[in-house]
Amino acid sequence: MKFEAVTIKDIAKALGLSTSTVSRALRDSYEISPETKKVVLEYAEKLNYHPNPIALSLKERRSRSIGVIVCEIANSYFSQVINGIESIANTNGYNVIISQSHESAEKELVNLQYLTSRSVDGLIISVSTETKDFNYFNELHDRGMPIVFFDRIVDEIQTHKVIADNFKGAYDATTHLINSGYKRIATLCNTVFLSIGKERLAGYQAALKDHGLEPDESLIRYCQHGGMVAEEMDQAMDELFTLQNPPDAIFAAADKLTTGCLRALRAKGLSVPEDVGLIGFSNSELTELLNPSLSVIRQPAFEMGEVATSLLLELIESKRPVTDFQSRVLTTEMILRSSTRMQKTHSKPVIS
Amino acid sequence: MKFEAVTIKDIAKALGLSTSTVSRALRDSYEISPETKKVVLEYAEKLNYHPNPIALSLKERRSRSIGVIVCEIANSYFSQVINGIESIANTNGYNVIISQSHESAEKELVNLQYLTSRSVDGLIISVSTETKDFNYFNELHDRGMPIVFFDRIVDEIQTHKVIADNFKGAYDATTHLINSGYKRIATLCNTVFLSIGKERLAGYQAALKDHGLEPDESLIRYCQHGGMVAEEMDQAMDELFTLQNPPDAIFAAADKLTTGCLRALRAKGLSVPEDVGLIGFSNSELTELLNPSLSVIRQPAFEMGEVATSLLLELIESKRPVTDFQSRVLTTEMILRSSTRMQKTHSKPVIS
DNA sequence: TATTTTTACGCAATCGTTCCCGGTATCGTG
DNA sequence: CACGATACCGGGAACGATTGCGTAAAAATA
Repeated sequence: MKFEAVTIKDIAKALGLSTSTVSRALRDSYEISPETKKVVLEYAEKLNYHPNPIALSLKERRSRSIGVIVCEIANSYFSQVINGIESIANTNGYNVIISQSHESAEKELVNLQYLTSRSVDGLIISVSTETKDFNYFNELHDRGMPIVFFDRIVDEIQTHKVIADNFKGAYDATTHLINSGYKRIATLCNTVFLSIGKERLAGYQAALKDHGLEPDESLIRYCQHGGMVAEEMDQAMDELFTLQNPPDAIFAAADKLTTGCLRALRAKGLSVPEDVGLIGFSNSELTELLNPSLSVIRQPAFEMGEVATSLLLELIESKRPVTDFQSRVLTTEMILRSSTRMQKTHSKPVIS
Repeated sequence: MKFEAVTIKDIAKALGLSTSTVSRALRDSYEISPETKKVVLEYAEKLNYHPNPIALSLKERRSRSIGVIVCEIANSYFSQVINGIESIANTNGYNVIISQSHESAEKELVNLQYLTSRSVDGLIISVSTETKDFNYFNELHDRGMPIVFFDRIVDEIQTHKVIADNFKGAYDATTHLINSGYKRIATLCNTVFLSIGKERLAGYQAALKDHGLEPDESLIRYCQHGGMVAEEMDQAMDELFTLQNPPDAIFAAADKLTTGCLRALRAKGLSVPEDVGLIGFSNSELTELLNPSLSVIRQPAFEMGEVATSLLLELIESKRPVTDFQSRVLTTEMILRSSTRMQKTHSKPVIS
């Protein structure tokens, strides 16, 4: 099956004009007489003519499309970011090609090569948790491909970056747990090879320190796959709760870790917030409806998408090489609900 | 900034060959000597040459990209479908351009025009709840654009369609509520202008009839916006629970309606499943963790995406016009949890 | 009337690739 | 030795659109 669109040549032939004249008429050039313009415009309108974007891309050496790589769109945070990206991109005549790494460095590289071979004009990337080798990003960037990192950024590459205030978010969450009366606060976090892992861990540690709590390495559990693999989380939770001195609260440093943590706690028969307090990063709309309703740190995801895209379009449309790169940090929001509401009496209530 | 890729012309010039020879060498033509091939291939490899897909698209009059229109990717069901679409598309060398209608017919049309003007080779569409006018779809389809509808299909257009067994899903859910002892079963459903609305409503009604329950129009509430607008849902729930004879169970016919319904019930202080039983269509991963854990009808979303894409690629790559269109119906899965577990004693327990 | 200026349009190159024609060697065969 | 076959490679058109340049006719000027 072929979907044949009407071309400038069709119009030219039908009207007995040259393609140049038609092209100029459509672009309202001063070199074309008003009568000719009128005829061409009306005929084009009648045939529902639209310039072939592929031909334009070839001529102008730009595709007017941007590539996005995230670990997965099913994650609320990323789908919200993508909404922000689309809103800015579409109003500027760009389209968005989304691809998912599913936290695999290998798939990320494939997607990266695929997107660049499809000649996108720029990239918006949140790296996978596995990614340790930034050579390809670097090479691409050096060759002039505009790139903006967000969320999981890479320090080694000098370009625009957009992140939430991960340190503050983690610091606030941990402080809230402390203020609620919890004493042994554990954290489930991403690998420190990931920027968000590092920053959120630092916020957690700083909060403990500032409030006079002893840091305890055994209370820090890393999830290499960021919660994508259930076994990994279960193991981390098992380790935590077979300690002689198990935690009485958990700060989960990422969306999937937060809900995964709740899942594990329920599987263990531990009740929240009585046995264990729980707070974590999450952008899910459903956290309010969970059992118990979750206290969360929420990132301004939509806005992050908007900012990242604006910065990328600046990069793309800049006439001369940009050397002055920005790192935008947007503030997180803490929403307090039942999962951190410690009871005075530490009795074990009935699990509903 | 410009990202300059190496072209066939660069290779030809560097090697003192013509572009035709280089092109043929790269495509392993029999007309080229093994030595020349070797030289060209090695040089191309060294320079990391990749054929310009835009030039190819222009030449071959196909973009090797497919457009997807859904109401929103933040919806678990759709993000899972998209995963299915991507898996098939990518392995076949197609890329996927996703756009969201946000349940607006106007935005849907804009996206449609945008995607076709970007010359996608085909479209996978789940129509918005607002869409009443199918002229543009029809016109596109008549002009030879391959289209596959899924989930929310349109009867007026003869093409491949992929849906879940909505009737059976709704029938099973309603039957389960009846078997659990609920007597006055209400439904929150989409507009019947939507195929899923019609089919699921029919399943609900058939189940009532088959089990000897009187149909009651006042127990059927339509949400025009499919749960996107909170006020609409709240109003529907208000109407339901100000009835002299309010419902004791609800079947929610869509993802957002199901969680929205739970939200509204909790706001009203009604406990589930004691005061009101609840089951609904949902593909969210979190329904198990909700308060209470939700009984749901789950659609094989990933598989639906796969099937839709396979059918679309068939359409695209078919040499001659296809007239034999398929409608694939995949079975739903019912997952029973606490929200439909009616207590023997109808006492009001403490809300946790 | 002769010349210059303006108006309005066409020709052809270009983007990167493929492919239909050619063409020129080299070899084998009669 | 002559001719055809084969192997190997280049020229150029095409895909759809833009654009610099050339130029005819018409209008304005001398």
